[in-house]
Amino acid sequence: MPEGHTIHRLAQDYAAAFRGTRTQVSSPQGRFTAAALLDGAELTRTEAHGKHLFLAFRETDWIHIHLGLFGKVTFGAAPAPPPTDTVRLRLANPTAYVDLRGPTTCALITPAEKQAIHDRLGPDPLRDDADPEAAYRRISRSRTTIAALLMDQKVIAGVGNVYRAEVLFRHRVDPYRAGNTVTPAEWAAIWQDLVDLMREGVRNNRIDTVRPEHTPEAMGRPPRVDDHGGEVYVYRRADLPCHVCAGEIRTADLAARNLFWCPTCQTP
DNA sequence: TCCTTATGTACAA
DNA sequence: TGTACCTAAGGAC
Repeated sequence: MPEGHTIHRLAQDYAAAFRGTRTQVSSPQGRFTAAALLDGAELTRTEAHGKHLFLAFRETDWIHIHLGLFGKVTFGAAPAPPPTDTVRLRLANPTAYVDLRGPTTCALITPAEKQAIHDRLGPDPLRDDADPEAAYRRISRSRTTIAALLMDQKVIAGVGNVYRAEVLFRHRVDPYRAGNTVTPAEWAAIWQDLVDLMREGVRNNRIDTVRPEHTPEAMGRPPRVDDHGGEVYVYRRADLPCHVCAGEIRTADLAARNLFWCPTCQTP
């Protein structure tokens, strides 16, 4: 479930289980060849920026992890079971273990390489150092659709396909509007909403976007949690009735990703 | 058992 | 714009 909230939650969870402890580092699958260099070192810090996760050993040895579409992380209590052959990275100490499978990236990087990653990412609603104006400067000058801009990690870091669809619905913004038609007030509201929604996502480790007045209980419909684990307005609800207007939710391809929106509630 | 699908990104043409 | 890549679950047969 890798959008930004997942990665920030993982940074917290890795730190809670391993920070300050000498940690066994291994790559049962064998593709993270730097594991041997880190084995037995102390995990000192963890950090997230957008969908990128960073784990520090001995202050300056950083593991850079990106889950991509398929990456998954599993935590458990010691003793760790024998790893399966798809485990790219296992950390273990006397009390806990964690397995990483299927990431796009798992590599040992230098502080300079880490800085280069931060430099190419846009502001992250979950980071204290985020500057929403930096995102708006790019959005307000672009003829690209707001739906595509929200997915561009150089513009804003951490928003994925679920938050993209949901935040546009919550602000009644048509996904095909060009970035340069989004007003400063609209952007301020969207940004603040992302901060709130994604913080809640970190807390609960899932995405919920439905306002209290539109919950199943409030609307007299049966409670239902969508496949991805949260209650949402439009994501993966194609052809189902809109929670607000009862019209059909639509879906389309946009830049090779599935877009979902309500054509009635989200007006051009 | 095979096929499809997925909350992502990078690179080639 | 298309394609490659990493994994696992669910559904069709």
